[in-house]
Amino acid sequence: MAEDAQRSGERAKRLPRAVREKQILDAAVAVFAQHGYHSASMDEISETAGVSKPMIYSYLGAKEDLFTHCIRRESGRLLEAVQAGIKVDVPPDMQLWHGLRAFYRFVAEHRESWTVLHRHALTVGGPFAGEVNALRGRAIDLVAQLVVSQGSRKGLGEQAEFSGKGLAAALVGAAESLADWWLDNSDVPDGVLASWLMNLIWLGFNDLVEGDVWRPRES
Amino acid sequence: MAEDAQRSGERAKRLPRAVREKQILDAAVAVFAQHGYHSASMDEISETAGVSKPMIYSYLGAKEDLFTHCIRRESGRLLEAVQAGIKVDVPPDMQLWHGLRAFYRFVAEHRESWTVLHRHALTVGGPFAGEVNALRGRAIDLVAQLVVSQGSRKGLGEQAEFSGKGLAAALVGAAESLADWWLDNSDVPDGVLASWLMNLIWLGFNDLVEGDVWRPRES
Amino acid sequence: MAEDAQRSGERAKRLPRAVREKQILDAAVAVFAQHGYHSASMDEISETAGVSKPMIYSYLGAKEDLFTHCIRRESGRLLEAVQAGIKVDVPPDMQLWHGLRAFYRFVAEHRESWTVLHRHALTVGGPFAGEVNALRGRAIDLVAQLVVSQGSRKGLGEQAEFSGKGLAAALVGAAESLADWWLDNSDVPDGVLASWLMNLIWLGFNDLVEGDVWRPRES
Amino acid sequence: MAEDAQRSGERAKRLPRAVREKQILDAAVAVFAQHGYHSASMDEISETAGVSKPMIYSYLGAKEDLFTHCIRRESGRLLEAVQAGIKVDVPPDMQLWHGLRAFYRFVAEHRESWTVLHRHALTVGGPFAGEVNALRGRAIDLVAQLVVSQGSRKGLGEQAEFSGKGLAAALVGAAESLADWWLDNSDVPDGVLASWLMNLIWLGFNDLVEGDVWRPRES
DNA sequence: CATGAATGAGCTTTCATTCAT
DNA sequence: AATGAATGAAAGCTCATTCAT
Repeated sequence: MAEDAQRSGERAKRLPRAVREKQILDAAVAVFAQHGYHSASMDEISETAGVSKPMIYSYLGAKEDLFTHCIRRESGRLLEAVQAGIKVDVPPDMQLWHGLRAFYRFVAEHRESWTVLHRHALTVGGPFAGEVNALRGRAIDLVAQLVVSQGSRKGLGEQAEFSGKGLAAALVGAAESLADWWLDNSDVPDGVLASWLMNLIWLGFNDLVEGDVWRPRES
Repeated sequence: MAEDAQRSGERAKRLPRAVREKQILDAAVAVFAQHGYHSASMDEISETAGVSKPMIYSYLGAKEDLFTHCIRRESGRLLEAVQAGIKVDVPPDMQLWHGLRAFYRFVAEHRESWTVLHRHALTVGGPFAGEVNALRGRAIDLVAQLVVSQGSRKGLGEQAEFSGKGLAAALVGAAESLADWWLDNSDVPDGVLASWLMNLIWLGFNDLVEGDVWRPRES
Repeated sequence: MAEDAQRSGERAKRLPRAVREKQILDAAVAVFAQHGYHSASMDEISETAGVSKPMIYSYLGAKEDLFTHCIRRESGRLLEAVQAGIKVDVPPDMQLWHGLRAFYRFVAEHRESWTVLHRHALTVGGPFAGEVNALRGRAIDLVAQLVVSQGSRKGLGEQAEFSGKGLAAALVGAAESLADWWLDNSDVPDGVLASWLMNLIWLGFNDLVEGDVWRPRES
Repeated sequence: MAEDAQRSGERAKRLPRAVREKQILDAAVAVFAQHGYHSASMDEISETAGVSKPMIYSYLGAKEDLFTHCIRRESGRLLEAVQAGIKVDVPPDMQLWHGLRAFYRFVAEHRESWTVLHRHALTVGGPFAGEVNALRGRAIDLVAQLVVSQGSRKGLGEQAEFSGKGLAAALVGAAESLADWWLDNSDVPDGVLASWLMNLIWLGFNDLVEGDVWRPRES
């Protein structure tokens, strides 16, 4: 309900379009996150936003368009956050490390965004999955690049055991699932989460149980 | 017309209850898989099942109950399939290997079941996620046990870098995501899929790029 | 409200589909006639029919389909009535005479049908005008045939003053407009109406004012 | 920016009221002609006019009033055009002839006006039909006068076969319908159209097929 | 004068659910 | 046992209309 929105019943103050659009999108993300695309009702969104339904339709279009706008905004934010967190000119493992931390920080601070993107956008038929899968695709490509660059340095070819794309997909999936798991087990700090993944992925169980542990060096 | 018994329009044959229930559940799983919970309509389910709507309500209850029944049946099947695939009295890594292969075989042979369980049940608010998460929980526990048994053998305590539950969650998540990815990239055989995961998880990138590769021994 | 329809609020008696369809169509024609296509509301139609809205949608489809059904039924009735009224094997002028009388009798007895067909169906954009214009086209063709057969007997060619189609269109238009005018001046009997038109069309003002008058002979 | 006066976005030039009203009415007629009264939206009218909606309300009132204004203006124009075309002090048939030509010329040059008046105004319930029927009434009276003057000269009384009003209504209806038909068959010149009607009405089929043809004399 | 911002009210349509046969 | 017939309730969307600047 933003900051109390408008006292219900009264005609809303006149505000510039950009402000209203933000209010609406915020409300929409919240409602979509809570109920999912289908069960979310335009009525609830409009109430939450403190704005009448016609404004929503006039500014952001029908329900589908509104959802698309939400997805675009949130995936943009996520992408920015991760890219801002990654440092270039550091070894691949450190890049991964920083990316993961940024990702988990984002999820922690924007639970609703993540819920909409991961839990809801992917399951609704239609053009929505496409948007999110594009984002996911970028993540996978990024990781795949890291992996392959490592792999090719050592002369690994195209064996069954090694497929950059496949491994990257698995890694990204693991990160996503862990984020999901985190939503219901939020007492773990984000650094630890990233740390688990790094160890799992970089060293594997085998080395791990040997006491061999990956740790971030420098910054 | 009097003694013909089976006439009058298209009145369905009197069938034992168990058979009808199966027809209905099969249809429901198919329709839910295709449209998702909310967009699936009782009408379509009844048509697909070749059974009138009142029968559905009388046998399996309202839409929610019906969905719950679907989830229970399919998660039971998945669990059975995986448990049947696992061999006891083999080393932990081989247990994981067999479990993964059984899992992917199930997904390949029952795409609809998997779709309902993974894509749809988790995103609908309500008691459904609980059902599936229980299943997922059992999988995580199972994996965690393997991991922890390895870990404790080597004296690893509760350090930040090592949490059986967390790692298991990540692994299970990776396996699920890879299954999802597989639905749209089905040209990879299930053995290879399992192989990727094993290498990723057991050895990690680091060993992998050293040319060190995990391979199933014996059966 | 048909014959009191159902006492409002009570669940309607179970009736065979055909009966309900008729009720609905009757109500729809009445409501469309009164308000026109756009202003007619499905709510009013359903109330008038004594049937809930979902039945309308299930039996006759959406508003457009419903309107189409109305038009088809009514134009079919009009066509039948006129065709039943025309006698073959009588001179052309007598055919016209009988056709006109049948037409006006129909309009008198089915004011609503005529209103829907003439006043409303023609002005709504979409496929509706097509349906009615097809009917009108048949009427024009029929008249044109009469006219042309007369004309060609006398050796009239294609002069500017004589175009079967054009004249027939004018005649049909005159008949329609007179019907419309009649709706608001209903004290004239239908025979007289037809008589006016016959005189106007067959003899023209010129002969008329000479005292020359057309009159129906025999049957 | 302060003294620039005409700035800030797209704020329309301050224009005298009469000009604005014309802009609005022109747009309204165009939009009403295209979509009909109900489907025309105030939004589209305001966009077409290049004027904001509040101006429309302030200058010309609500939708109904606006439509009334349209009808008044256009029917006035039509009336003027026809009256200007008629010559006094010529025989009745020539008066009719000139009136018809003027009418068809107007329709040709103002298709939208005619569409609004004939196709739309008549079918909307409410006060609109009244406006147009008043116009039509004047046309009918005018024609009736011609007819009756002819008739009474010859001593025709009030017989069933002869009613000035009825005949005039039929004639006017025929002219209108022919105009409508013309909208979709515009390759016929207006003179020919008028010529058809004159022949039909003045001479009738009977004389026509005898080779007797009405032709305009002098101017 | 002129308008962007705002909404109440209403419409069509659909769906899960139940009754009567 | 089995179903066609029936509906309450709600959702998405649009429109004519007005207020505040």
